[in-house]
Amino acid sequence: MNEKFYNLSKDKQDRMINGAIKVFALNGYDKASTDIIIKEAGISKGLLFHYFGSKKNLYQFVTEYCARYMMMELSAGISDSNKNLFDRIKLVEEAKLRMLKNYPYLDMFLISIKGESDDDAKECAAEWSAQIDETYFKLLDEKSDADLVRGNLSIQKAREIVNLCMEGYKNRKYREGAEPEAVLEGFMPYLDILKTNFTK
Amino acid sequence: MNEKFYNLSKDKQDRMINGAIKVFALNGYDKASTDIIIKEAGISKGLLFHYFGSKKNLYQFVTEYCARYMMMELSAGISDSNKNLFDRIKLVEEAKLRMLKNYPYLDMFLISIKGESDDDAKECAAEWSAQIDETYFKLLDEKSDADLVRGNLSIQKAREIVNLCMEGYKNRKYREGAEPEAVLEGFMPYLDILKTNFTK
Amino acid sequence: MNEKFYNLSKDKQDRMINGAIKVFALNGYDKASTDIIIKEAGISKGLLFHYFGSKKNLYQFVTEYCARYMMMELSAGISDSNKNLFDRIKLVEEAKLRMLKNYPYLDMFLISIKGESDDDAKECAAEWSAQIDETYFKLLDEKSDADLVRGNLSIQKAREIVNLCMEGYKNRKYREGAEPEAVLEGFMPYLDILKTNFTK
Amino acid sequence: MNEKFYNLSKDKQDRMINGAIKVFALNGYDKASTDIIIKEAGISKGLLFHYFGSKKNLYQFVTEYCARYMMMELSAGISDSNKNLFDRIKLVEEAKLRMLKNYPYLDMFLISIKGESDDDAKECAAEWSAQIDETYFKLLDEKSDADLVRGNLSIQKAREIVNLCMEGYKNRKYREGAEPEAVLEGFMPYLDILKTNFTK
DNA sequence: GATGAATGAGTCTTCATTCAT
DNA sequence: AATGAATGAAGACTCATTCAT
Repeated sequence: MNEKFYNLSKDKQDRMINGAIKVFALNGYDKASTDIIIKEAGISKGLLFHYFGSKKNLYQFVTEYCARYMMMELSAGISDSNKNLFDRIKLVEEAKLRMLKNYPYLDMFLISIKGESDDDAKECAAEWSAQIDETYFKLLDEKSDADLVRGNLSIQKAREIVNLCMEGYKNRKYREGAEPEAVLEGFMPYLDILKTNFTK
Repeated sequence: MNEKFYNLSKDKQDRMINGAIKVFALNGYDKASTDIIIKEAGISKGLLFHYFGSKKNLYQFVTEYCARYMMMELSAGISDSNKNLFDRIKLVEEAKLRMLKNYPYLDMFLISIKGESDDDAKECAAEWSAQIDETYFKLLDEKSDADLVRGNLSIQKAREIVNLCMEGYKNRKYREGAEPEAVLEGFMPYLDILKTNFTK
Repeated sequence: MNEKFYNLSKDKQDRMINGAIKVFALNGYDKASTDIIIKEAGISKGLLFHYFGSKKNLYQFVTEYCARYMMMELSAGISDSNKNLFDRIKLVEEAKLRMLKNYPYLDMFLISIKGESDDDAKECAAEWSAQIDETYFKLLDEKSDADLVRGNLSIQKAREIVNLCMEGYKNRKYREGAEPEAVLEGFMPYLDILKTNFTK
Repeated sequence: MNEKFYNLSKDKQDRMINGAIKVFALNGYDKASTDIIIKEAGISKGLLFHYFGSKKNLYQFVTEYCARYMMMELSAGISDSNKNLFDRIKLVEEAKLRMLKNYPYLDMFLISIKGESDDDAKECAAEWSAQIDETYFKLLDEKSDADLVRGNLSIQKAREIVNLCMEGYKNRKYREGAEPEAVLEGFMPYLDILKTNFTK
């Protein structure tokens, strides 16, 4: 990846990044056509390959970019005071909602990388997917008070189930073409139900 | 779709159906190559298109076939006696486990059609996905006793959450390449947790 | 390379081979466009790649094919009776003239593979170029009488010089766009001069 | 071609010329990438096209430049005293060896232009190739004593054969990646053999 | 019915060339 | 004068689909 990318205007950088993550998120790596990405970004074919060299490199770049951005925002934006797991998860989702202002397809994209079937994409996604999970672990598992969840559950188990629900919900909604903002907000009621029934 | 397909030997029919289901389930509509499907089915390229006309038609056919098969088996195989929602869901999953004997990729395929990114595939999937959901509604929502779930929940809400969890779980496992049987069995413990916490 | 190529009609096989060796010989591996090759052969893009998989494979195939054909024809068509090196070289060139009836660009192509600059092409060419040289060695160096060349020369040295001349001549003429037949015939007078001055 | 090129420092001019010669000589017109030329020359893309307008123009310019330089050096540097054709050819090759000090790829480049497969390059090369040949004619054919070559040969024929050999030799060696100096020196023994057998 | 040879539109990628700064 | 970001036409290759046998 060509370092000169960072010399471009922030606007152009973001147009390229948003174009790429939107098309990758909506179509998956394999079906994401570079032709559509450049139309979304409003640039020429040559330029895309000038900066990224290949579709795979572009995928790798946006994966890393998005993962770093999300981890940075989460680490910086979530207070430690509330110890209830479910409240903390809500704080995380609210932080994501704020990120959508700059990168509307950020959450959808980072969900989609876990579902990639293409080998090249899987390879790129694995590392960053794991790092994001690690961030969640530090922010949620470690900072939550185990005494607040029901006796038949652990923090770990509770979060696993919330995760499955959230993945299931988001996958379904994103597929249906729902707006990123609506998806994040739409899951909140489910989170409340889970909180009610999983908390002492 | 060519009606003469049904004149073929049952063995050849099933080879074609299982070949298609498997390849569609494992790769998704778009990356499922007709070349691989015919190799799995042991037939020639021409024959596939002779009977089905197009990849989309084939997808449509197997979607309908699988949906009908599952609905029939479920309707026939689930007793009405137990009224607990979670027990009924378990019965459904156990019925699916039995279906794997004939169509090993049946569940994986029917899960995968909900996650299709291809527009053609989405179109085919929508109708049958809805019909299957209708079947679940009759088998689960209507036949379960609302008094058995906690006061803050409805049958509908409870099932929605189980569904999200199950979709999330299966999607993840199937992507990871897990065996169909292991996936169905692997979800049972989660079902137990949900039962424990969502039942009075 | 797809073995089914040999099931095609000999005419189509030869159209594909002649199309390829003509375009490769005239343009070199790198500039040889598959679009032009298929036009020369009168086939579609897909078919070329159906049988050969890649441009490199096609190059490899025609290299091997041409090399084998030439070696076979030479081994079968040159009598052992005449022991004069220069007469034997003439016999070889006359044999090539006969081969041009079926493969007009055979000689030009086999000359061109020695001058390839592309790494892929070099790799393919090296082996067969060496085998052809080996055939020449057996046919010329080993079967010629050393006593017939001048005292200050060996068979080896004499042939080296003839080779350089012939390569120089053919390269120049082929580049100029001369007809293969005219090139082979045009070198004969030079061969006569070399014979006169290098023979006792 | 922009006349202001000559206003540049001699150092920059020579960096551009040597960069172009080297890359053209080593890769041929077509595979010579302007990116590599500018890296060799240490200038920017825009500047190259500012002065030369197109890759073809650059090729044309260096062809003319090299041809003129070689013709000038040869005309100035070869004494008329020795009348033996083969000795004169040796003087020419020795003069080229001296030229390599300033332009290391000069001979390789001027040999390579004769072997160009690209139509644009051929067009540029033809004129200057002919002029160089004319210079050789004046220096070699006209200044050599016909009585010194064997009765069955003319000066013209003898030189033609030396030329073919030399072209064949140099082409082969340059392709193999040999150093310019080694190539020029490596042909001398062949020249001696030809002298021995072609001189009375 | 059954085959697989044949097609061509669509995809990623390269590179000479242009132009605003 | 000098830069390098930006362009787009052209090339290799894939794959669903057709059709003669």
